[in-house]
Amino acid sequence: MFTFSALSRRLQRSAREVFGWERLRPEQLRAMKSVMEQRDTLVVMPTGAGKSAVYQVPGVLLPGPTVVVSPLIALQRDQVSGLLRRAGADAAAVNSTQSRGENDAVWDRISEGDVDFVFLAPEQLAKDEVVEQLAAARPALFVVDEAQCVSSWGHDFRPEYLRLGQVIDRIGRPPVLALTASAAAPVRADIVQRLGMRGVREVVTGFDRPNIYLEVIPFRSAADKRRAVVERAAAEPKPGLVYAATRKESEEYARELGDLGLGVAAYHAGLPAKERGAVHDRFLAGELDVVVATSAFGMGIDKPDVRFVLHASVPGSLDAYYQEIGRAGRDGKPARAILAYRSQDLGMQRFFAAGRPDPDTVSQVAGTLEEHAGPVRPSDLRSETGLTASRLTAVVNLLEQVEAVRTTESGDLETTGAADPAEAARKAVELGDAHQQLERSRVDMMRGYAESTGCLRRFLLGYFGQAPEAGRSCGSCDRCEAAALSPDGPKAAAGVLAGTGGPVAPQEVSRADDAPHPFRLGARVRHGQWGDGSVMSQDGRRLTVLFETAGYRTLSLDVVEQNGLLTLR
DNA sequence: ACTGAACCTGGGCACAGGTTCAGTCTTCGTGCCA
Repeated sequence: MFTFSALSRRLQRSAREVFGWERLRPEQLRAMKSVMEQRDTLVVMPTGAGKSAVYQVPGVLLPGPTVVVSPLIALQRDQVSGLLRRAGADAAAVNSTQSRGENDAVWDRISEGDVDFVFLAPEQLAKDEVVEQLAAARPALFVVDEAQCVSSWGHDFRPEYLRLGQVIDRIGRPPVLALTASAAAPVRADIVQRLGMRGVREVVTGFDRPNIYLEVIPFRSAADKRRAVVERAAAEPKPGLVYAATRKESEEYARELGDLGLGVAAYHAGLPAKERGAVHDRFLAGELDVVVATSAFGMGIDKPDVRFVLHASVPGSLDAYYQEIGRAGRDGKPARAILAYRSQDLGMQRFFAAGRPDPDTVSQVAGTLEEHAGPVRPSDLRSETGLTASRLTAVVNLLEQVEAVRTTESGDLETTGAADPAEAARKAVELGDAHQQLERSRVDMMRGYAESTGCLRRFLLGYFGQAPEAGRSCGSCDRCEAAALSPDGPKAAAGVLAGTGGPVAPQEVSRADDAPHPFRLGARVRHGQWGDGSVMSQDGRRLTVLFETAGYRTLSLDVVEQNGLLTLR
């Protein structure tokens, strides 16, 4: 007890003296203590709640460097320069934008113990010499910033994320701290599993952002939607963000808004780096009314006064949606999250969710590995199979997860001999299919939100496993507002919304929504066909359950009860 | 899964209506060229 509060005092003193923070929030302090006690820690906090402080304060106290894995080089630069402004905190980054000489100089400083924080992208950690030099520096803490990338990008787009667990082992398994602003239960579980975190302490703060008003406007025709998006973006208080599904669309919307005389710029990954940087800077400086962007825009955008986030197309998951609308209203003042919804727009998201390694490629890699008697360097395997680095890594990740392949101490790959190549490939493809099914179910949940007839906030918070107050209107979403205004109550209001466009099935109301049933939020349940899962949310008489293998499923509570579909376990 | 452009067709020379097909988000790092 005594040491516990002594630790608190030490952390608070360091926060004040090094960083000038007079007060730490209770959750920050709890997470920092966990880190100081060498516990693996998962922190889920909304952006702006001071996530970075959770590693920065312990980082200056711990003996040895803190390794921070961060997805974007631009983010690393911001973090490094922020730390360098503090007396008593030394930080550096290692990446490809620096010359060989500059990176070598950083390693020299690290080996001399002159660096408290070293920032790297996960791809750097794919290199043996980088891992070896880190191991030699005996890091005191391993931080994964924006840890949702492990789950959302690791599986296909940036597969190096999935290999961080092995990297952590190879550098001597220092305590691991994973930080994220949004993580539904399966994402959290994925992060913990992929990073090989043990005895994890989770520090999760509330997901609700009550100052953000939630709104979904359904459309049937693409032309109507386009017109409404332009009108709405023009009418809302500025500044604001419009998210478009494609690069082309982002430019078209930007042009139309520009024609109306607004200060507007498009932002997507196809633009030259210089232009992207300029848009970013102008937006932060308040020189732009609206940025129309693809999902490329956002990470590291910490602008307090964004008044609206308008989605011109539905994103692929509620995780992504929550991240994107979370950029509104950071100053705590009223802001709006508006989704312009056409069910057809889900098609493209289903397409994106469909990517997985094909069986032939998996067999080829499994076969090639089998032909080698011993360990193979990943670069040799790449030239033998003719696959790109990320494609190959995605396949190897699958084979590793079914324990057909393992990584050696030195980073080479070898078969475990647990299964013949055909069997290994079959299992790996099966795993890829299961992952794809989860991705599809996340698209379905996004659809569930957009077509929900009940309170949008309840739905969103339920998705993140946060129990909303039962039976209470949130008062700041269009569903609740319509219910309050409608003389016939919520059902009639919902019917009006459904009638204007979305293919919303009329909801059967056989009983009161709050009739008692055993399937409370978070309850562990079993389904005859879909196996084990947990209850994620309730929307009227509909239950959403996250099944471990089948992903998210929405079930009618009445049918569940009549047919005994679910059992508690 | 959906969209839009390009291409194709046909009892008729101008274009409506069809079919096919490519493109659709996110980054880092490395090597090539100027």
